[in-house]
Amino acid sequence: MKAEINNRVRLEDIARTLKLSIATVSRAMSDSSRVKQETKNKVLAIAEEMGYRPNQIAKSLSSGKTNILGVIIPRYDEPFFIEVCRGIDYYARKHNYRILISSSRNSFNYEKENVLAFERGTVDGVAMCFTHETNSFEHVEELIDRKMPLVLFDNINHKIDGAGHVKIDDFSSAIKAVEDLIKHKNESIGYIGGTSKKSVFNKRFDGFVEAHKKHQKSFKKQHVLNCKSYHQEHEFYEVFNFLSKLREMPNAFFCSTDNYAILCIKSLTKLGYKVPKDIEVIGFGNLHYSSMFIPELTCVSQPSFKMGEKVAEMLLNKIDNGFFVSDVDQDNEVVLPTKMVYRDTTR
Amino acid sequence: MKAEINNRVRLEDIARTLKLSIATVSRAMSDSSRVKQETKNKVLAIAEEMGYRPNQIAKSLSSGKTNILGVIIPRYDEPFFIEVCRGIDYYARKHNYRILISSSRNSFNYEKENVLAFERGTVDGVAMCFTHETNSFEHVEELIDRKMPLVLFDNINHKIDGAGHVKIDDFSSAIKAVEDLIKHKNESIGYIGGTSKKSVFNKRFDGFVEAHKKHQKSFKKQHVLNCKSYHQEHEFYEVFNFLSKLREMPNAFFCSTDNYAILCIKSLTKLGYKVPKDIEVIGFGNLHYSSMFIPELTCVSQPSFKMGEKVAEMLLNKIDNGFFVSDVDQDNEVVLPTKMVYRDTTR
DNA sequence: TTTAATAATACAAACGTTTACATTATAATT
DNA sequence: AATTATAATGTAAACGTTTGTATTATTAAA
Repeated sequence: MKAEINNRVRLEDIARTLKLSIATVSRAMSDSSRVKQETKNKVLAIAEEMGYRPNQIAKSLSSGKTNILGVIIPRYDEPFFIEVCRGIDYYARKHNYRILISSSRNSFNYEKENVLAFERGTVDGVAMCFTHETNSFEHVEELIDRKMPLVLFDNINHKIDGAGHVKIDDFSSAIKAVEDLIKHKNESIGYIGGTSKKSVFNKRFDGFVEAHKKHQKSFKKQHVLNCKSYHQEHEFYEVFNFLSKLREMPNAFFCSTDNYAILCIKSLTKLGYKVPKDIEVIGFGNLHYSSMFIPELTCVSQPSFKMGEKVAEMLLNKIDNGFFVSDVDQDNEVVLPTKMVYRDTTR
Repeated sequence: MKAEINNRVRLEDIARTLKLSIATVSRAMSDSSRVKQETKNKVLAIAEEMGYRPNQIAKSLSSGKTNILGVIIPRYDEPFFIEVCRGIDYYARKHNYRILISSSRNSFNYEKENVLAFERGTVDGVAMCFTHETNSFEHVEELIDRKMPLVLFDNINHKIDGAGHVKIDDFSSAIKAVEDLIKHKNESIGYIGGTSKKSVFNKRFDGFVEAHKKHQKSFKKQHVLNCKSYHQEHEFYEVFNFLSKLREMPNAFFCSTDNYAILCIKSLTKLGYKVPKDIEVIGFGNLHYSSMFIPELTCVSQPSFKMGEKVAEMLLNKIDNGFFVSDVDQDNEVVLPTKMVYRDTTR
C-alpha cells in the first residue's frame, strides 16, 4: 500500500531484481572490496536504470551521521552573518557537509529553542553566535555535555569549556581605528554603536576608551551613543535624533559597525556637515556595500568569510576527531586578524 | 560498546525504567488518548529527568517526514535571496519546519547537484530559484516525477508542470518605472542590467522597450548595458567603463537591480554628474540599504520577504495535501504586486 | 581428487522510532 | 458473580540502511 504511493527504489528492489542480498548491493554501492567487480557493475547499472537514490535518513540512522552542520545566527538581515554562513558553507561543502541555518531572531528564547532542536540529532555539529540577550550558558553547556561538537563565533562573552571559539580582536582593532582618528588631529571623537549588551560592541567601545587613555585624551559622554533600536529605520531615527541634539559636534566618529557609520554619515549629511571634510567617520566590518557607499567607507575590515571557513574547519575537526580528542585540544580558540581599509570617509 | 560512547537516552531506556513497553512510552510522549494520564505524567517526568531528546532521524525514517524544507538559491551574497529565505523561514518555523539552504553558486551544475542531494530524502519539499545558466529542466522535472513538492520563485523562464510558481510581474513593473522617467520629460533613457540570460532581467528590459514603444519614443542601443561580471568590483568597473565611454549621456537610467542603480550613481558621481539634478536613476528591488544610500534610491519595490512567505505557504500546502491534490490545483502560480517607491534619485 | 585458503555472497541484528494488532486490566451492566 | 464493553498496555513489524558473522563458491596447493 505504501509502495503504491511512495514508489522509491530501495536497495531491496535492486537486490530482488539481481537476485542478490541487500548486503551485497549495499556493499556494491559503497564500492567495497568484498564484492566482485562484475557484480558492482551490474548493481551500479541497474541502480542507475531504476533511478535509485540512497535514503539519507536511513543511512543517518544506521551510521549515526547526518553530514549536516547546524548554524545558529542571531538574524538573517545582517550581511556579516550571511558572509560567515557563506564561509561555513564553502568549507562544509568541500567536505561533503551541508548547513542548516537557524535564526534566533535576536532572542535568547529562540536561541535556546534552536539549540534544543539540534539536540534531536539532525546535525553532526553546531556553529553558533550568541544573541545580545544571551548571558546564561546552560543551553550550550548541555550541548557539550551531550557530546555535540560546538564552535562559537563572533559575539563571545564567555568561554565555554570544550567548545571552539573563533573571533577577532575587537578591542585592539578599535584602538587602532580610533588612534588613526586621534593622529588626524581630531580634537574630539564620538562613538556610535549598538547595544552595550553585545560583547563585540562593548569591546569596541572599550577600545575607543583605551585609545583615548593611551594618548592622554578624553572624550565626552554626550558624544557616545549605544543604539537600542533594531530595525534599520528606527536605528536611523535614533542616530539622527542623537546627532541633531548635540550641542557641539565632535570632529570624528568611530562607529561599531559599518551600518552605524552609514547611518551616521547619512544623518550628518542631512544636518549639513560634509564627510570627511568637516567630520571623519570610521566604520567596522567592511561589508560588500561599504565600498559602494558615497563616500566610500573607511573601516576596520573584518574577515567574515574567512571566519566562517575557520569555524567550519574547527567544527569538522571536532566531528572527525571525536569529542574527547578535541576537548583536550589546546587550540580551541582562534583570533583572526583585522585590517584597516582606508577609503573616503577619512582624510 | 556504542552505548559507552553515545549515551543518548532512548524510549527504551525510559520504558525499562518505568517497566513499560516502548510503545506505551512512545504514545505517552505524543500525548495519545490511549494512555492513562497518570502514566503520561510519569513518562514525561522521567523523560525530563533523564534528559530525553527524541531522535529526529529515527522519527523521520519511521514517519517519512523530516520537517525540513530544502531551499536552493543561486547565491548567498545577494540580499534579495536572503530576504526570500527569511520569509520562507518565517512561515516555515510557524508551521514547525526548518529550512536547509543550498547555494548553487550561479552554476547549473551545482544546481543539479543540489537537486540531487534533495532527492535523497532529507527534505519534505523544495523551493528554488534557477540560476541564470539554467535552460534545461530535466532535473526539476525529475523532482516532480519523484513526487517531491516543488515551488519555484523569482527567475522563472519556463513553467514546470506540477510545480508552484511565485514571482512578480517584472515586465509591467519595468514599464511603470520607465514611464515615470518618460513623464519627467527625459529626452533619452538608458538601461543598465544584469546578464540577459537571466529571465527577470530580460523581462525588465522588455518592459523598458515596451514603455518606449507605448509613448512613441525611441532609445539608443549604445545606452543599454547588460553586465556580464559577477563580483561587485568587476561589476563596478564594467558599469563605470560603459558610462565613461558614452559619447552623449542619457538624461535618466533605469536599472534592473538596486545594486546596478547604485553602481550607476556611483559612476555618474565620479564622472561629475549630479543625481538626480543632471540625471535621474531608478533601481529595482528595494533592498535594506537602498534607503540608506546617499542619495536615497528611487526604485521598484519588490516584496522579497512576502515572496518567501508565499513560497513557503504554497510548499506546505503541497506537502500537506499530498502531491496529487496540488497537482490538479489551479492556483499553481502567484504573481505578487510591486510598487514604486519615490525617493531622492528622481525629481 | 581432496584439502585448504580465500573470494564472494547471504543472513540477521542494529539504528530509534511509529503503529497495527493482540492482549490484559478495569469498569459497567446484567 | 458472570458478561460485556472499554481502557490500558504490550508485541512485533516496519521504515531503509550498514555491518559483523556465517555460509557458499571458487581457486590454489597438496
